[in-house]
Amino acid sequence: MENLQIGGETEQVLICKTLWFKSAQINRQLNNGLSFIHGIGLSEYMVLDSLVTAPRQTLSRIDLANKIGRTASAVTKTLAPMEKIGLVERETGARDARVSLVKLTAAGERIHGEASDSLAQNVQSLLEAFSEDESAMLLQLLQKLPA
Amino acid sequence: MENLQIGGETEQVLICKTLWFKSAQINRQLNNGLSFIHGIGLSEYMVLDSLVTAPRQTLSRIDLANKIGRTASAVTKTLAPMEKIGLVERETGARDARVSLVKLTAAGERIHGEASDSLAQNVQSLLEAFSEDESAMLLQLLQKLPA
DNA sequence: AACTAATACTTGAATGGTAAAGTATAAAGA
DNA sequence: TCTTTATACTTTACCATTCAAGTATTAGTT
Repeated sequence: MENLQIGGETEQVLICKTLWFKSAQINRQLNNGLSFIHGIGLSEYMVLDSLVTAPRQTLSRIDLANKIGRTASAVTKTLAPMEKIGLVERETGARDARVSLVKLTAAGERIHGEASDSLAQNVQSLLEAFSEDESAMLLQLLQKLPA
Repeated sequence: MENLQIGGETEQVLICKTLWFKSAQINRQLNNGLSFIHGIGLSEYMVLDSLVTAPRQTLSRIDLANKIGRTASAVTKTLAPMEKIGLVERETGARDARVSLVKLTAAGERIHGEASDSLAQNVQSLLEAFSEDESAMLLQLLQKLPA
């Protein structure tokens, strides 16, 4: 009983340690793959990815921050070089002068498409040891983690 | 069939996106918990944690890097302030003049003990939605991820 | 013994993230 | 209407990490 709880605790701590370890490895690998070929990192990809499916391919910076799970500050800094190279453009919000909207450009959409392909390839080779069932289970469990 | 493969790919990509999203949240939360109370971050904790269980509580920097899944460069930089505040100490390797060993100090061991307690607590509240079975399954799947 | 190659770091420049404080605008309550 | 409070950013200073290049030392080959 005591054993169970202690076992449970340490197992949960182990989950976090493993998460910390593995996510860094995987991020690094995917990042390298993306930046080498397409000149964007994972976070820039995630920004594009959020915009593609957004209505009018436009989001406020706050919405974007929530979508990618980073702070508004991070969004500001990630977006700056992306504007400069024309992957997204700024569009001031009509109704609310506080919000500045981020809109996907044609160039951004193209890069997103290309990057998606090579990302899918990299991911597939990364996760080739996983069966369909395991993938499904892992995804489900990851999604259950607290935001 | 085609559907299966495409479904598989996008599911795997979704795994990576979710991993990217959630691991950042969890890292941030655990980091805040640790640094607020104990003045160390997750990576410093992981260094201490690797040393506690090491023979003679001593490791080379390369071994340490492998244990925590970071580059040698990261280890060098993480260790510098830890030496300064006396959590670890440097010990030049006898047989091989290239290696510089890292040894846990008494202070380091104490901090590790205290930090382990509050970490366990934070982790538990973070993962309270997970059953024993789910935790076990998640851990197993995470460990299967490529290093 | 002398090269060559590999290993164990360290350093420097850059990236990507945070938290905290600041600014401007909007919304809500007296 | 005025004041307060909340929201949407931006900026600053910092931390964690990477890659690439540099140094020192050891191991392997001729």
